[in-house]
Amino acid sequence: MPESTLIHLLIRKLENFAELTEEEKVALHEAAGPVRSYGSHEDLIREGEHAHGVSVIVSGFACRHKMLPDGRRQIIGYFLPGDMCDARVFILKKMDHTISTLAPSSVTTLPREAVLNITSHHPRLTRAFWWNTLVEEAIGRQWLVSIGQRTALERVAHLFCEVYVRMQAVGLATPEGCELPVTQSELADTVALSTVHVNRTLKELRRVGLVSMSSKSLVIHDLAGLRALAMFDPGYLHLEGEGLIKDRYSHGLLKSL
Amino acid sequence: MPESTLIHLLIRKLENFAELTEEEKVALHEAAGPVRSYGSHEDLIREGEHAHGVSVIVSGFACRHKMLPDGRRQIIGYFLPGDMCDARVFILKKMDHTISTLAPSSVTTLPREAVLNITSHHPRLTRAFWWNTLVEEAIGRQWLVSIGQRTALERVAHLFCEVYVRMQAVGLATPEGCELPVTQSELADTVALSTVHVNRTLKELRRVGLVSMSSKSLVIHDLAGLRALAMFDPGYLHLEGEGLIKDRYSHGLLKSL
DNA sequence: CGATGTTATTAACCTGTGTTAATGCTCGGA
DNA sequence: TCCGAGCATTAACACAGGTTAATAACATCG
Repeated sequence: MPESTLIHLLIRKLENFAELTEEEKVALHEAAGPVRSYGSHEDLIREGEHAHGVSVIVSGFACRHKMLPDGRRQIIGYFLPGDMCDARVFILKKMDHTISTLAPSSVTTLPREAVLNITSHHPRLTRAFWWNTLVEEAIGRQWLVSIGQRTALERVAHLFCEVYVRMQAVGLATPEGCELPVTQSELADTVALSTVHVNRTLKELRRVGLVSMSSKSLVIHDLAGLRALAMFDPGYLHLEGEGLIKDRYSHGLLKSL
Repeated sequence: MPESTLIHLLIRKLENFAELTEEEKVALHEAAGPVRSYGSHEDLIREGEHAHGVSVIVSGFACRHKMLPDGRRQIIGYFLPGDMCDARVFILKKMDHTISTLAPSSVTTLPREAVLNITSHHPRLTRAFWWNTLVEEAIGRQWLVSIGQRTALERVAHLFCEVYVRMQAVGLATPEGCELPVTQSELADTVALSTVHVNRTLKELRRVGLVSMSSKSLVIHDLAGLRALAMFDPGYLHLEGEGLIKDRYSHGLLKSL
């Protein structure tokens, strides 16, 4: 299996849960449809529509977001390269939120039939999909806590920690930092602050020597300090290979669910 | 099948997704373990622990919540009578949040084996479980939008609309209102406001004649007005029986996942 | 039925973040 | 090379909501 293919990063991410066999990797590769390229602020799928497959971000950056009738917007999740959006889409009639790119992105789609095929023939892969879903939910809960309880500074710091660790998990981070192709106003919609206050907050993070953002990327100067400020505990990302432990509990459930 | 048994309300709720056969209902009833009674602020399961089954709230009121190291707390979800907490618990090693009662509650547990049995023999029931999970997630996304973008007044109003509709879905609401056995300080931790400001906000909602809270219950004076103020659109609760439509898409996936 | 703790209410004051608006950057396109 | 449009940055000011603290209303329980 070549080291760099379309869904190389997805595989890399899933392997944070459990190692995949050659056969499973092949199955994933075969599932991938053609790649589509999107520009910088295009919708992959809109609120109210019905999804027809599972999209995988090959490269770029995307998000889920919801808008209130009067235009206020909240970004409720980021999609990094290797992320899937999303496996549960088959059951509910309509999307209750919109998914859009935040940067030029390549996206491949695992068609519905391919996903069905994988989930009926590859229980371990299925379990990895499920794990991925659960991690996504855990991230959502963290965002709720952040927005509800953390100060502006902590909130931005926490988001940066999360993005950095998630980028690491797919090998897209260096010790110095990682890409974060997002404008300040998009950051504002993410952490529920005004654009102006995001700017002030970034300035402060720079001043105290923790992180800085330049030309759409994150430069980490003091990861330990950033973590401490954010009270960041990466446990919720479940990145320490729980596959083996899981096996004992989930085999039957996953096969049948 | 008797009209009022332990998991009567769970069944009632699941039937918002699709009607269940007599056989499926029996299977659910047989799955239910003994009832446990909890007092008012007891933990059902704590962050870091591993869950051993699916708990169903028979009566009472509970919540998921997370605490920051310094004591700030965010409630990230409510469990009403009939709610399950929660079906996905089998896969991840540890809970990333705590579940506690907010009022005296009776809780029954579907043991792991019983859930496995149901999910392997009753695909439609399985699908209903899944639907339930997806609705829970959609609720989480709404809370994120609320806390991120809505004002205090809108936030509280939106929460009240949601609770009222969810209580209706299990037959626990009257045209006048429903129970909401939660203190103002717990409300504060829910909507991410201070206790004092929750009090101010309730006063204002009372003053304009929309809702009032007295002795742990919600008295709705003007539902239309409340909805309008909150910009509440119940669509995300997916309560209009999507079962039939779903069947076409999800059968294979659900059987195998 | 009073003692005690919890919850609700209110007032006065404070602050973190929002708003508005002006200025300056940066980068892709003609 | 210059233009234009979106971004970033900053300052001045406004306000929603937080904090503190005091009191009042309820429960619960001997």
